[in-house]
Amino acid sequence: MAQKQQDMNDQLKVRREKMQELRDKGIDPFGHRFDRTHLATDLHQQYGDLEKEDLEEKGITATIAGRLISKRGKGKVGFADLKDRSGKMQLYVRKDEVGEDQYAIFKQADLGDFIGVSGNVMKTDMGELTIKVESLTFLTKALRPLPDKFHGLTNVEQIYRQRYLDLIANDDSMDRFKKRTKIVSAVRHFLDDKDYAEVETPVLHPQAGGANARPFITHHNALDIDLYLRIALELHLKRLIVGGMERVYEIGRVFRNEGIDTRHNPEFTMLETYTAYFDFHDVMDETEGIFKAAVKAVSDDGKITYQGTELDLGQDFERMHMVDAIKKYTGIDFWPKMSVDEAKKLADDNGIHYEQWWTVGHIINEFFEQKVQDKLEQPVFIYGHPVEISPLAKKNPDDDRFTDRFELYILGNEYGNAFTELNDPIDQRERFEAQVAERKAGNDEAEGIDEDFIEALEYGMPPTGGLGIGIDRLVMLLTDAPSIRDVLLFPTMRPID
RNA sequence: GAGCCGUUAGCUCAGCUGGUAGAGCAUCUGACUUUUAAUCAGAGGGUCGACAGUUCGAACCUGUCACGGCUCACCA
Repeated sequence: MAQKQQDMNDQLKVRREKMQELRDKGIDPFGHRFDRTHLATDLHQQYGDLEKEDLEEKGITATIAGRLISKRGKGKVGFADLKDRSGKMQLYVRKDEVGEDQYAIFKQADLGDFIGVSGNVMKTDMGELTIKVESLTFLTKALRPLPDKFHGLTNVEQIYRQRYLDLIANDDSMDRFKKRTKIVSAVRHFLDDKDYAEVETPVLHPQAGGANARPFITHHNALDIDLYLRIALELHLKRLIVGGMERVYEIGRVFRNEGIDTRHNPEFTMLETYTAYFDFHDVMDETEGIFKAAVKAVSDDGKITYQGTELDLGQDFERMHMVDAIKKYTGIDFWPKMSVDEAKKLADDNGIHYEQWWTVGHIINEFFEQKVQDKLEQPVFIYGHPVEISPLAKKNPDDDRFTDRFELYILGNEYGNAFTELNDPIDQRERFEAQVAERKAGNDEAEGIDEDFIEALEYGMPPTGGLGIGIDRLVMLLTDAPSIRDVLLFPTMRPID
């Protein structure tokens, strides 16, 4: 504590002194409940268009509260801006109006303090809607100064670590997070309207499955077992389809123990939906509906700009088989059946790197990722992924090398992953076993066998279409955010000590 | 994990070839009764990310470390 005192700079000292002065005057520097009649935006909407004289005649009074974000003193009169969750309102404080004591409190107030005011709604000579303060209530003292009122907060590290400062100082950041809320809400409404049930399934799993990813491991003391933080929602939601819920979705946090960069955070939010009696074509329609509903939350005409590229999410999304896409962009045709050696030769000839344990499907996928993916700009559904990389998808009935699976690509990035779900428990067991074999062959992100899930399938899961969408990346796209950290209120950071 | 860049006052940033630290906002004192990044006059405020080294002398040069950013690799 003594150490802390020494560390205090002039700003912190002055504000603590002012806090004590308030106490000496009998004012609680960390005040109490306060009734407002309006938000700042209410006043602008209701009275912003009225003329100065009309307002005067009407004699409207209002009570608002918020954080003091700027102050312009002029001797016995002062102006200030108060900010609440809706926006800003200018205050006009006159000594002859509020009296000696309250004017002193106003003069002493620092940027960052919270106050409540009552007074007449008026317009200044400059035409700005303003509250002419009649009484002022001190609500909360800020003991630390706010970031620069003009430049805002630009220190990226501080923006992420102290998001509250970013939200106070940078309006566009606040707007982006409000948009995130609207987008998620729009997605919920879309699904709720189609009679989907929103559910919550366990985050702690005895075994991590439903995706290829390294999990976080934790320990339960009472049971004395290791548990994994979920890497996907998939396997529990499908159990609910077995249970007869028919249409379910979950918007939930998943955790993957992998690197951090502009597109990856160790914890992120996934939407997964499962619909009984759908196949992947129906899920494409559903996905398109979700995207169009989400875009509507931020753009009226379905057009957005992401990092300089214009995108039209209002149009019909293109649909293309993965093998056709490879053919279109490279001229190489993977439709004819070929041996692993033939595929590897094609890879060698085209500078495609592969692991020894790979089979034809892995190589096809690699061709797509290396040669095609980056070229996809406008929204396109790529479908028909090889069975080797799709352990949970149903095989295509006409060609069992491929699955009834699709991914949605926009600007070279994947925004959704979906398939006709595998509901054959015997096939499912074989796919899990193939994954176990992959793990032994060197893929340390392959899944294990989830016996409990297979048992559920044995009771019968109706034909089902499933979908996964990374909500954070969707929000990035729709808010033109270059980094996933810009759409996460509190991104994962290394602790400082 | 690799490469590049950054870290200076509460915030935003300057700081030349190495000579001992500056501005704007914020803060303090004073003036000012319709201001708009209010203005004017004055004042205070720094472990230059940390540690070590080179040097008569280091914010600046060298090394190590910490934290962050970008790119690549890995990864949905």
